[in-house]
Amino acid sequence: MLGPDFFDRDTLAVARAVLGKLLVREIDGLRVWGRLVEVEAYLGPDDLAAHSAGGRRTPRTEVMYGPPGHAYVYLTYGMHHCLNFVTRSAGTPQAVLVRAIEPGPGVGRASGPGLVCRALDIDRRLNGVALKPPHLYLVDDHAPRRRVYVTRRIGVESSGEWAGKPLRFCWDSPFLSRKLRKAP
DNA sequence: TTCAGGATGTACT
DNA sequence: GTACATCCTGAAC
Repeated sequence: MLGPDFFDRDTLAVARAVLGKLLVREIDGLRVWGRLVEVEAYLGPDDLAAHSAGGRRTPRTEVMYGPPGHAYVYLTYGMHHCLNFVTRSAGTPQAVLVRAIEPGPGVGRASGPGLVCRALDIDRRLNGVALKPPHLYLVDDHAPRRRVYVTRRIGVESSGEWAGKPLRFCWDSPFLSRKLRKAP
């Protein structure tokens, strides 16, 4: 299992390193999982696309200011939950957003942050929980590594120069939320 | 107290 | 490609 130390470092390094790891969710003792294939880094307080942009600190963003290795779960568009892993030491509000997983047995399609949460029954009850059993945690099953593709983030068009920064990390997979545009 | 808008997904043309 | 469901959050008032 990946412990707090894994998340207590540069957010870009964490974003790359979580690719291919298993995201495990336990619901009443039932264990389901998926393999992480698409994530984005949010580098507050400098990052204008982050909820913690400009050092914004509110009840919602509070978890990101806390210690690493915790879940930050929020609701967007009034209906979709999104899951993040809090990175960096307490006081530095950065996180990695989970955008897609390759679903394990019995898990529905999970291509897109809202679908990941729907497929694994993740909602704001899990906001702030530590990434360890018995609710939600990451496991390294030493899957064969794949090449990492880096692109701009999705859905942050209105964030000035931060909109175009290469902060989305993917493994090539049929389960990405958007197809990769590979160079010819 | 009010109100604009959002780290989205689905259906439909 | 565009429409829209649906409601919390944050900031202004």
